Amino acid sequence: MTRDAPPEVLSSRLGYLLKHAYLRLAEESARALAPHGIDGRELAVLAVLNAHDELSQLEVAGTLSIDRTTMVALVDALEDKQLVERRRSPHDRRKNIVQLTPSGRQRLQDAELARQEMERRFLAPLSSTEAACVVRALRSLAGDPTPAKKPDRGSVDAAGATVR
Amino acid sequence: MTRDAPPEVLSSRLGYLLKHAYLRLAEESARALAPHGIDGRELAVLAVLNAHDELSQLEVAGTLSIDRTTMVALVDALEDKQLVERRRSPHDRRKNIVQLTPSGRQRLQDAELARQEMERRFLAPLSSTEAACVVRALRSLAGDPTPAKKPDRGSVDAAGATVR
DNA sequence: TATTGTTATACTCTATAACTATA
DNA sequence: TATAGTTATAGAGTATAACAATA
Repeated sequence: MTRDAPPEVLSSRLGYLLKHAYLRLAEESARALAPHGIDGRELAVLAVLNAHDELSQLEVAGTLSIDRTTMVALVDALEDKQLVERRRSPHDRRKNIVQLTPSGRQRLQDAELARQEMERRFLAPLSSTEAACVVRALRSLAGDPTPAKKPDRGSVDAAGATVR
Repeated sequence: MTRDAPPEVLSSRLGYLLKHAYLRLAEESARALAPHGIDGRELAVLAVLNAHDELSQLEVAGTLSIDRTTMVALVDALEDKQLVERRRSPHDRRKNIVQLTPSGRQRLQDAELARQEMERRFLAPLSSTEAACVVRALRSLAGDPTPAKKPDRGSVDAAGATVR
């Protein structure tokens, strides 16, 4: 069962468009990152660790809206690949400070390049005006909503791409 | 744990933006459709049935990229709500023709209005130029990709919105 | 033999609850 | 008592495999 072009009743639905655009990007992201041995969510963790110092597992989880129990397995995986290291915080021995290893920093750089390249390809069918517009529009659509009632499980997962 | 504004490292990532825009829309879609007793995927099924005649379960499933085993439960649910009816095709007794009931047709109309209203609200933060641009851009980004290797499980689920 | 619908089963992903060690 | 990390468990959602009826 190969994928057909979107049937007419659906191609006018914003939900259909957003979902399938996202799925396509996730697919491309997975393909682009596979050679680097990480997925989009792991890359996001590396990027967050690179951007801030001395983050605990819980802080990283909060930043990415990932559950703390999920974060355990994520950090396990990254530690197995020797891209990050856990160490106890001397100030609060309950906390695990997660740090990039030199190898992790290198991997981050390489994978970020692949991600940017992937994103460029993804946006290639658009004119530069359209590309700029869609990014700007998505920024305001993705921003935090009216004070959500439920915590909501919106996370990061297999996707990522800096925008120029 | 309430949702914070997107941290800087993430707000420049297309994957993050697409995913969270989609999640927000799915949330709004669920809220808008709840009073009508259906979800976005069920609405999509009703819309497809309304647009074409004499569709079998498998054909509906194919149109929406939904697995045929998933479609069974979906049609079960819609039949329980008396919005659709199954009947054996006289031409091929293996096939279940799925038909809208009058009640289903009415529900479709009401829910479509709610969905359009929801979508209007969702796009409200954008200028009309931006809104038009983002829709046009998403159309080309969501279109079928290079002949996919794997069938891919991209489906429809909780979202939907006609675009003017 | 292939196709449609169906059921039962397995798998993936994530959340929930309970435990420990620290504070 | 509350918090960070961990583990085990459960749940939602979907795919896979097998089967009956029909072609």
